[in-house]
Amino acid sequence: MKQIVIDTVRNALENLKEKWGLAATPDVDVEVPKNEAMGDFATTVAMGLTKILKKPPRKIAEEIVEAINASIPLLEKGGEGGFDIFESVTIAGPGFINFKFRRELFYREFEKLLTERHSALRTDLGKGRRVQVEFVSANPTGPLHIGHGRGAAVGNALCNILKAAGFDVEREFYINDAGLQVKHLGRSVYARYQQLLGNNVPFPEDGYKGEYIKSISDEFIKRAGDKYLNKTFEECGAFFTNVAYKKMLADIAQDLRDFGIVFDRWQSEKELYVKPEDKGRKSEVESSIDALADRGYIYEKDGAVWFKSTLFGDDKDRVIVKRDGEYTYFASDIAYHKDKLDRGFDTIIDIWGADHHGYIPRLKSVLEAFGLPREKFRVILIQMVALLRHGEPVQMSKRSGEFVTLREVIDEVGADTTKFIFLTRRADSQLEFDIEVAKEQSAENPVFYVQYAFARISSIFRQAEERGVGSQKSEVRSQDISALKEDEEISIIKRLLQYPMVFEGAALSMEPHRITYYLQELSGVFHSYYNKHRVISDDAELTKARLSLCRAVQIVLEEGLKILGVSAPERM
RNA sequence: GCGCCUGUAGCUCAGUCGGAUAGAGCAACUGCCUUCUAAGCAGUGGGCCAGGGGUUCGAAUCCCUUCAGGCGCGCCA
Repeated sequence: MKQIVIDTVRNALENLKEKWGLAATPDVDVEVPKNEAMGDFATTVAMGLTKILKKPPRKIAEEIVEAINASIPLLEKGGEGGFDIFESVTIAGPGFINFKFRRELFYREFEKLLTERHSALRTDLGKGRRVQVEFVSANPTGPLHIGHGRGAAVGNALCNILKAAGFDVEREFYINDAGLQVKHLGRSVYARYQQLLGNNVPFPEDGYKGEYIKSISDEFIKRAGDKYLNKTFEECGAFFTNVAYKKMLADIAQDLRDFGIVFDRWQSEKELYVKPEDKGRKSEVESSIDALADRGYIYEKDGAVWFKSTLFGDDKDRVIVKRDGEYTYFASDIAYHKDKLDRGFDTIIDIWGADHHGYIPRLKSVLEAFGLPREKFRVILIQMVALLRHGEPVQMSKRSGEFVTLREVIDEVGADTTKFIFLTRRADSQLEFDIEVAKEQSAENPVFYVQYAFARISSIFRQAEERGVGSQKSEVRSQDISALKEDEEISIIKRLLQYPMVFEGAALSMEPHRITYYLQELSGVFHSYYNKHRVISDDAELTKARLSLCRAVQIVLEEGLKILGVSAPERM
């Protein structure tokens, strides 16, 4: 429908172009007015042309409207049905041109929604292009916390959006299993193990002190008894480290599954360092550095190996191999992102905690050095989550072991509510998450508001089937739809037909929260309608029509909730 | 010191590419259940869009600056 307006205006401008002496047709910008009474769509193109044409905007608008009126019959002939498309095309305010569609057009589009269902709601923006989204990627050294949960919820919703928009999406979790951190984990578990068996070794300075360390140690005892008692960390540390982080990783995967999020692929950092069996072959880290060197972006200085990231806008060059011969963390990141390119992704999206924002320029540099156009790499930063309980901040220190895990929040608040709250905020604004508020307000919680609308409709259909007046599977008939004449009904239909635009906006801007807000608005107009009008009545035709309306709302709610990763319950 | 993010109603937050009278939820107050789910609806009040300057037909939105909060700025991961 938006396209109809754009085409109409563009067509008019095309005709006016010569008269105005313009070289090119100006871009047409169409929006939905804030106030529904103003019209269904509006364009500000007349105001934008004041400077070039040196005429008052309203005068320009008049000329455009005249041209539109002259061209409408053409549209009618062009297969838009046997009726005029517009109820009115008017000028308002400083020079807005407002468009009101004829009701028949809404009916036609509405019928399309009912017959095509979910496929009518999606636009193919991706055309099968491959997108890789890396998110969460938490260190496997402790349980997931609430911040990871936010990243998981946003990443998951974004993937759902992109998939619905026709992209071939891969969800990936990058495992930081190579660095010092997992070693600290191993040391911590080793120390607890010894202590639990009475060998009072000192707990490592950089160790993890959480309860979970103790429970992993307990498992070691259960499985291996005192086999490693009094052995040094040098003797058995690799074993402890290995088993411990794998256990952590398994827990993380389980937490994510319980949060409703499943990854397609888990990439180990350590594997990037593995040299293949056959001699002469190099690890991915080595060959990725070679590839940069081949392009002339590598140099040595002060005994270290550097990447010339300043060539691509970074404020300083970055070390890849330290003076002591060890690789920096950045080295494996180079290998990893090169690997993403080699796997043939068209677009690469990384979702990071906002505290990593300083890494964006250097990774952009890497991908650009390997030839990926700037706009094909996108980092979405997830701002910090301040966890509260009764308005009081909850301490979140991994080292001290004092923190609330994602698992605890899911168990206490619920996965749906938790996800929904994360998705009602823009990713780049900090957010307060008060566990008690999320829980206690459960009756007033926005997620229930939306789910309730869905459940209510399900209930109406149960009722309808009981009385034999209709069901969810009923065929839609055009003559039924025209019984929908109430203002609220037209209003709901319009709102439903706006979904594809909201969805497209969310996909292009990569902002899932737009869908969350839309669903709340749609639920709002439905609840209001429900209270004012009865769906099932003695009027059989009207009942059928209203059931169709309910069905359509249900389809859109289901689609939106599915994208957010939130359930759509039939009963509440 | 430099860089990034944020500052909108009492609280938590939306606000599309610069557009019309700046919105929602919570909290407060007033009403609505013998009829499809009251986890709902109808209504009332609530604003120097942090402050100041600029750009223009037009600014919460863009630019500059000040203030406030958060996060970064290693041959750490």
